Amino acid sequence: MHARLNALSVPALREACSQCNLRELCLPVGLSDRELGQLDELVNLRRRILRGQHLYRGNDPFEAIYAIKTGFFKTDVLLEDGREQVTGFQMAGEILGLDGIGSEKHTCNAVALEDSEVCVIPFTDLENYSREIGALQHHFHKVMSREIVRDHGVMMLLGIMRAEERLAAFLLNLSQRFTARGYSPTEFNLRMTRNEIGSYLGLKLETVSRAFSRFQEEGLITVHQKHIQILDVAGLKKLLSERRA
Amino acid sequence: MHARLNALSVPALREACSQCNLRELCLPVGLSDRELGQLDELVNLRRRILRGQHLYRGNDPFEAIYAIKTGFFKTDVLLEDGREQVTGFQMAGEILGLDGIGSEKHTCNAVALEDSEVCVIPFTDLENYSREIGALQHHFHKVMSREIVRDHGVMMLLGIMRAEERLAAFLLNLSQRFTARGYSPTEFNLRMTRNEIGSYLGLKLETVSRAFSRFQEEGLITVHQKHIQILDVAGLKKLLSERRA
DNA sequence: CGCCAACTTGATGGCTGTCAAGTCAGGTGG
DNA sequence: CCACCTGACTTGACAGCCATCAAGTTGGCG
Repeated sequence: MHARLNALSVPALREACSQCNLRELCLPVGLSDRELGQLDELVNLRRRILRGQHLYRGNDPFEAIYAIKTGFFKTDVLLEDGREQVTGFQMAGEILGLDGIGSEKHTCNAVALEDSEVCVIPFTDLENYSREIGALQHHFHKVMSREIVRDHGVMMLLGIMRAEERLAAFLLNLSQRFTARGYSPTEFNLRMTRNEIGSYLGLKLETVSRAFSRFQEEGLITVHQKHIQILDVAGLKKLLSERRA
Repeated sequence: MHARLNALSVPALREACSQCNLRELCLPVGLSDRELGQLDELVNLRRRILRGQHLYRGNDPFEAIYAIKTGFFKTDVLLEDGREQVTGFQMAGEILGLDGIGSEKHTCNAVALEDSEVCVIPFTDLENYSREIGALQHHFHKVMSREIVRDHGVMMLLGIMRAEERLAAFLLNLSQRFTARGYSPTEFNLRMTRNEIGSYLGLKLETVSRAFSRFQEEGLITVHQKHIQILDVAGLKKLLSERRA
């Protein structure tokens, strides 16, 4: 809505990058005022995506990447036979769409899990500004690299962890990301279903449900539907490090 | 060795990018002669890595990325308890080290599986040249993006495929990459052990071995130690698409 | 109030891991 | 040249974790 109110375009309403409180998540630090002004040119369009809607789908032409301003997304890949692999969950300040650069088409689906708003960053513009602003270029490279490292972490989840280890790692990861955004590290609402968690972790929804119940029995967390409270962070971490040999 | 023979530095001996037969794999196409000359400045150092040696290790400071000129590598992450997750196998023309950009440290190990040679690309230099040569910048972004897409493919392997599907996908992927380098699509030597294949695919080495045997019984391939011959490509592909519901 | 999707919980089964024994190939030293 | 050794691999028997199938519960929404 805000983006439409051109007549009232004072900086606060335009939600310019230079005013955005997620700036340190999306953008490089230490930019000059002039460079910040350039970014406000680069990112001048926003899109609202309602819960359940797609931001993009596999095979859509790739034109832009997206910074999440508010809301929560999942990305997934569907096999012909209907099986789904969730490749990630993304929250405010994170970047969507990097998968499309290589083939000039998106290679997965991005679906809003709650009503969300994204900043549209046209990719050719980004490359142009990157050539002028070294800090922006370097920051973008870091964002892509971190995505690769994150994916390696998921491979470890899927490749060598057992069901409860995977879920513990998942909860700790969410906790850490909520913390970085100023939310409680120990209490939050899941935006995704058990089925989606299972798909991400390579498990069936029943296994996810059982692991939640088990954690609750052991006093590690409380679960009420999608509301999670972590009671024993250290206990969850211990699950990850301790292995019967 | 070649890089040391400065007195004899004719282009052929320097193995300059502009002369490299892997150029179309590593580099953007359509560069001008002048731009190609700049690349020869950017990539002026090569390193030989003997079988079993590390190109880099997790936690090493990140300074460069590497293009494989000859040879074969694996990348892996080790857990404290000794468990290993192989995150990828890389062959000539592919790029190593992208994981280190985000944190300025490498986050995995890169190990040569046969005697190999890599071109060293100092990363700050790459960023500098990228700002001048738009095609280089864009190509680099594509390389990173494709790595992300590749990782998503591995997640699908690990998340929703059964043992024989994983191995079939693995063989078909190798076949396709050998083909792109001018080797036989149907006959090749594996450079990695059953244990490393298993780690990559989230399986134990015995399961990998049994799946190889099963493929052989079914007439899909022949296996003699590390020598693989694919007899029925379509049959392997069918394994991937057909699922009991 | 009733419907439906999401979730929980129980019973059973199968895929793959684990443990174990044996084979094979390559390298070393006598 | 051959015996030996070692790491890689194969194969078999068994077990355990998680998937599957099934029934029931909960909460949200029209």
